[in-house]
Amino acid sequence: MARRQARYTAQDLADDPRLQDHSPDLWRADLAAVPRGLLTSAVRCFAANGFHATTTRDIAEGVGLSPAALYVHFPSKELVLFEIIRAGHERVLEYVRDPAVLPAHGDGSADRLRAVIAGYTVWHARHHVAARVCQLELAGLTAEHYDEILEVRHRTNAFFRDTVARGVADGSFAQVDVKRVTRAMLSLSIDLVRWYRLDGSDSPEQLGEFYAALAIRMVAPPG
Amino acid sequence: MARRQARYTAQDLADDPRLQDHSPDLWRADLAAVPRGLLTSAVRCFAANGFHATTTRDIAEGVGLSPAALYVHFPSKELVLFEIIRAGHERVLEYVRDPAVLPAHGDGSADRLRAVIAGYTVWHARHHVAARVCQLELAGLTAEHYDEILEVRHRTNAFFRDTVARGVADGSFAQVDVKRVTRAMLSLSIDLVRWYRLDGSDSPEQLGEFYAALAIRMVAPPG
DNA sequence: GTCTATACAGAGATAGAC
DNA sequence: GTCTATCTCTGTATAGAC
Repeated sequence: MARRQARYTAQDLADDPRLQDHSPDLWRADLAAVPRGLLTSAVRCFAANGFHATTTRDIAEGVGLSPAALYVHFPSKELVLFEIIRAGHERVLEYVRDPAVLPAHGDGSADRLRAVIAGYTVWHARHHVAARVCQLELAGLTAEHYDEILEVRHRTNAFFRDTVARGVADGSFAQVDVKRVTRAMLSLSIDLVRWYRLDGSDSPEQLGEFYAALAIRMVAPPG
Repeated sequence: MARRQARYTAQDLADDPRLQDHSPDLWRADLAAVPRGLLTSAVRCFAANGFHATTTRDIAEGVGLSPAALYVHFPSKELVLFEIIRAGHERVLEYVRDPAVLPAHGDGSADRLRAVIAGYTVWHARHHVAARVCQLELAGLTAEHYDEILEVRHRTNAFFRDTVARGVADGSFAQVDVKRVTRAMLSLSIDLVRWYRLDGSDSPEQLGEFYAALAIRMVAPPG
């Protein structure tokens, strides 16, 4: 995902197979087409080149507008970044909390862990371009916006820690260090934003199953 | 590690406990004190704020020099980044290949895997500030420099894949998907650059042992 | 080798017409 | 809401003195 030439045009980025994902799904439904397009363009630019290396001209060109047009829809470049990161953080938490993500069969701690780890992985894979921005461009936020995002991250981490802790408490899992093990599980899903591509050999669902199985191995009781 | 205020002074960064690591050890021995100091300062700046958000003034202030002084020792800001990333990539590969990293007792596939995963993790933890730059600031490189780094990364990945493949071949490990499993193991060590700090609850060695144990669980044969 | 001063380019954001 | 034109600031890199 690193820059491979001096400057990519907006069309280069839109066509790059490494930058295809489902990020257009992320934006609020009440948002008009143009701001949605700007957010989607910004996701690609920020993911490919980073927040600071992206110009407002780059973002606007991605939807065929002049740089000034961006400021009709967003007050600043930083707020474009914040909208992206906020949407991503809220959506992934909604997604893993959604009962539909839980497995139809089975209700034990292991099934539940499998389901939420697979879900977290699937979400990051499907939205890997936006997720890359969410995970790696936090330094572009103002201190206030960063704190707001951190609060959502803490809730997300707590959700997964609770899922692991429940399995340890009911004897389904080994007596693992919950904090460390949970961090390791989430690391796998988060780190895929560095390398994942939708046209690669793993579908989001396959990778989700694979990482869910590794998570189960991390907490497997002896014997 | 995201920016928490509008601008940090060089002193703020040098004192920040989150930015303490062993990166001053990384530079070539034939390098004079001033360029070494500049590289160390640049590591802190790039890690805290990103390559593009860092100015040559920031880097120079970190060693009490004027911005122009940097250009006596490096031809461009990009080359400062390249030196850092190249050093990091070469050093970590040397480190895990070093027989001294291998465990004194035992010579089987499992002991070998444990040793190299622990080593890779320890290196990333000890040098987590520099490693953060190595892993997350690749987009700042020119295309030529990026390709050079990619070559080292491929050799590193091959080294770990071979280690896993050997254990699968000799029956020490389960019949796992070598490429996927190896990628997952490395993800754990790489992802620590986002959150690790030397004054936290895990020493580099403790984290290395922990991730080595998880790696073994990932390839544990049935039964 | 380091400094002060500055050339030059690029980028965020705004003004005002349509 | 979009455009062209531009203001203004910042940042990389250089010139030239010491």
